[in-house]
Amino acid sequence: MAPSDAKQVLFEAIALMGKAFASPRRLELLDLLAQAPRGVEEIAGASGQSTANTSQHLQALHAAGIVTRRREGTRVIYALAGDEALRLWLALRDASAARLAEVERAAHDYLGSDVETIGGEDLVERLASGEVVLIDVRPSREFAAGHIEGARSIPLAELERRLAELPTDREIVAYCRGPFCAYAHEAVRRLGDSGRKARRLEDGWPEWRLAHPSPQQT
Amino acid sequence: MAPSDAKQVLFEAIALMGKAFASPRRLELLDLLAQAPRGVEEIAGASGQSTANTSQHLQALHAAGIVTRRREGTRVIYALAGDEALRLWLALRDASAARLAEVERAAHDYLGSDVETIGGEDLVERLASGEVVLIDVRPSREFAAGHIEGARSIPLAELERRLAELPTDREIVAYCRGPFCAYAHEAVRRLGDSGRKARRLEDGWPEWRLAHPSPQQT
DNA sequence: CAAGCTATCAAATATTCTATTGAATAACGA
DNA sequence: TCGTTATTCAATAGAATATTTGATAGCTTG
Repeated sequence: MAPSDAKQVLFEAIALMGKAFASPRRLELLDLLAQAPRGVEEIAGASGQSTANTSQHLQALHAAGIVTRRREGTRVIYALAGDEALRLWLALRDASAARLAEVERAAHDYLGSDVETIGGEDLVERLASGEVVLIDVRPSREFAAGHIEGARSIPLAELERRLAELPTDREIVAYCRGPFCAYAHEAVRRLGDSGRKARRLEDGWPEWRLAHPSPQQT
Repeated sequence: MAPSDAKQVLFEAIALMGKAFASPRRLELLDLLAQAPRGVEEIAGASGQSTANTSQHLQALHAAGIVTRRREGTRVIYALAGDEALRLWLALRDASAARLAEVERAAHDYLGSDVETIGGEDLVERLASGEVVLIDVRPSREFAAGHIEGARSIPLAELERRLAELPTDREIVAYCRGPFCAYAHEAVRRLGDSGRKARRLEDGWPEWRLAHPSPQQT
């Protein structure tokens, strides 16, 4: 093989991974998988596309080595392939947000009015001293797959009904999937309407996990 | 705008950046720009594609915010847009190498037989103590745009002719564009043939620069 | 071992990307 | 102002990718 051919092959191989990140649909699948592993139909439902199409996209991601696949009885469970894949996805997302004004605009349209946020270090301190209550407003399925230590699961859909469980004399911090996830924004707004002081955690669960590795993780 | 529409827009915006990394040709341009800023024709020549095509790809990269563009007289100089873009490219490349066996195989075909390497920290020590001579075997244009402190520029093409400049009683370390660049591999092989002890630095210039920020850089 | 799930495959169509060509534009120097 | 050089634009043909539909394969349960 001539050197220039070999070089082409090399870049083509790397582009395989790039292509995996080139489709909005696939990115949506990745975003879902960053929260919790799932079966194909579940993913298809959550992202609003046909099962067959979802399956194809998932296979593309698998071929690029970004997701893993395991059979569980009659279902096939897909999951993100390690922290490296997660890091890559987060890096792409953040780089987009930093560089493309459009992302910020689209995010703003989607998320609605800004709400007050709290940083990770602040949260750790206040959580330790009992000053705040931390709630995870993602679907309970995702809470079960992993959550910040000390958080209580109150999915957004149940928030109104379970408002009484939350104190009125302490600050409440809500988090969800990440900076572009609308759940925590909405939760903070509703808690504010109920007369409580509430803020949104800057990080979502995937970012938190990477930044605060638990002891039993490698 | 309905929420789901807004969400689509958001992922589409992020995919814009993903698409930038989806074409082997564009990756090759990125790889060149990671070494030094250049004009369009120069890039086209170095990557062996037509000028018009190169210009189009460069515009795609520009639209994604990965490269900057500035007019310099009659030429337009493209450059990588900040460390973030470089970091993203390196992360993608490394993730590919880690996950896709094909990349490794393609790299091996391209690079030829393995040569001994030396790590960054080792190099710093030995360089300080004068035990080794460090040479940069990239084209002089790229050396001029930035290089490791203490390195001497000996482009691969001139190596045979300038062999006499290099000592035979000290180890020689060669570096080039990065782990997938063949220059340093080839240089180490030739130096070995001339009876000298030589090794290849694991990092290339872009990796080194990110890992060893110079004081005047932000 | 048949029925019912879940996931994948295969083929056809629609859409989007890429490369090429030739013309148009912008800056420079005579 | 008029060539010259460097870059970009516009149109098009060809290649690759996405989506849908309907058929198939693997596993589990009765």
